[in-house]
Amino acid sequence: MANQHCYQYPHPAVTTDVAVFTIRDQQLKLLLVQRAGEPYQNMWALPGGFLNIDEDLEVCAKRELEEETGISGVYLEQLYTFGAPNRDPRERIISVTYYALVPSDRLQLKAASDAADAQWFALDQIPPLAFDHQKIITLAHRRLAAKLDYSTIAFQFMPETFTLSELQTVYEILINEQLDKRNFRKKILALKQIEEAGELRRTGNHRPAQVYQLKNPERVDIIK
Amino acid sequence: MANQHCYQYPHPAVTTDVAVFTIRDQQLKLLLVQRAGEPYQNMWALPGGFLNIDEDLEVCAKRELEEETGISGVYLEQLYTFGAPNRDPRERIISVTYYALVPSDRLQLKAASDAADAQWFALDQIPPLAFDHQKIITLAHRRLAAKLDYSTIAFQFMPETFTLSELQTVYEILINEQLDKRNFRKKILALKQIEEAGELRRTGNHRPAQVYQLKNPERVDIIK
DNA sequence: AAACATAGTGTTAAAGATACACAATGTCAA
DNA sequence: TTGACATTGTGTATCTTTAACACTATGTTT
Repeated sequence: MANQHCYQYPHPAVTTDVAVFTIRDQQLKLLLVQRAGEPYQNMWALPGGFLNIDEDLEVCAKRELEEETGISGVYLEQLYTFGAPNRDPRERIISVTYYALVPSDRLQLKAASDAADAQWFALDQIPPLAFDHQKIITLAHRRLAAKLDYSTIAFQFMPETFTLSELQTVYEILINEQLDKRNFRKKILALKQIEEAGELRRTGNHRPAQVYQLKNPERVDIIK
Repeated sequence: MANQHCYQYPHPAVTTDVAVFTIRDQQLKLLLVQRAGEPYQNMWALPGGFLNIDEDLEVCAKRELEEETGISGVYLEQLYTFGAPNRDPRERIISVTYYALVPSDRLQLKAASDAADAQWFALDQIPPLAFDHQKIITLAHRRLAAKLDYSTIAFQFMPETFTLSELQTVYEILINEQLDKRNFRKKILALKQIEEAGELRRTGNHRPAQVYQLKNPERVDIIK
């Protein structure tokens, strides 16, 4: 194929990359894909790829995520734009990065054409990564941790319905410490973000729990 | 000049734009430049311009700011990356935006080659702007307001030395409400970010004030 | 029907935030 | 030189928010 796209001045390429988090096996996990082609062939990397010339940035991030991992319909937020001059050996590449949160009941993956494989990794077991992707992950994790304190972002890890105990477990995994049950429930209910779904969840030989759901499933609010 | 930079796939152009804030005349003000060329000739816009192919993003933002307004050495932070497909009539342009804070004693401007003119505008008197720059300003202002609550970013508006009353006035302008003097001083001193400079400032017919300075002038800390 | 296991609930103490008023000190003018 | 002036600098009491803490309720299983 000829180099038929010409400009008066040199242009960088633009990509999007996405750090997708979920909670699985009682751990915070991150989604990585194994690179099918050069450079960094066979190494693990964040899902992502080149921006189409008429495509919105966020649309690009969602498309690449879907193509490479089969995941769609997630909560997505722009993280940071990386553009160090030599971050890619092929040419100058600006990467607009996003982070995404997936509920734990929707993490079925497909190994798709662009990626030889896709897999969830615990955050303390990330393999060596292509490009500057480790830096992206570190930043994404820091941002997620910060947002827990002052937004309702953690709800984005929850399936459509859930119990307060399940929600508490998610928070405990995210902040890595035990919480008091009564205080937790008080604080969560005071947010007025969830409502009773009307059913009970019965699991095991004990009292069933009230099931809740988000009032605004798409929305992440700033609190306090 | 020929179109001598060719690629296999179409590439967007990349620019940086900067929203520079300062406090002047007891108001929060924003720096705008009048566009010298097309498109949007003579309209007001944020200072900014095209990324050189081997230039770091932040370096580009600082360079354009210096070239167009003469301002340098400011606190600069990445804000967001805008990339809607038709935000520029010439070609596809991705803009990596920053916001910057300038101390009120360093706001001498120069009208430079790239910009016919540069001027400070009160936030409620922003003229119609080129491109999607109004959106950028709105976002930058929101981010600044949010950061006041949980960081020491407001110190970046202060000159090298200042009194506690001067600092309080800056905070009052930024959050647009009066603060209690004793509580304000308690809270600020508890941050352990400033120290006595050892001199007194004498202005007017009244008791002189202790002069303070930042312990780490470059640093912005997250608090609480 | 008794043992089990998790759900669900209130109160007290500690810490942090807010409200509030007057003495101290240098300048200026009479 | 003295008194009026204008802003600096300081402490305490109250309210609000957060943190600590233990037992009863309810369905399941044996």
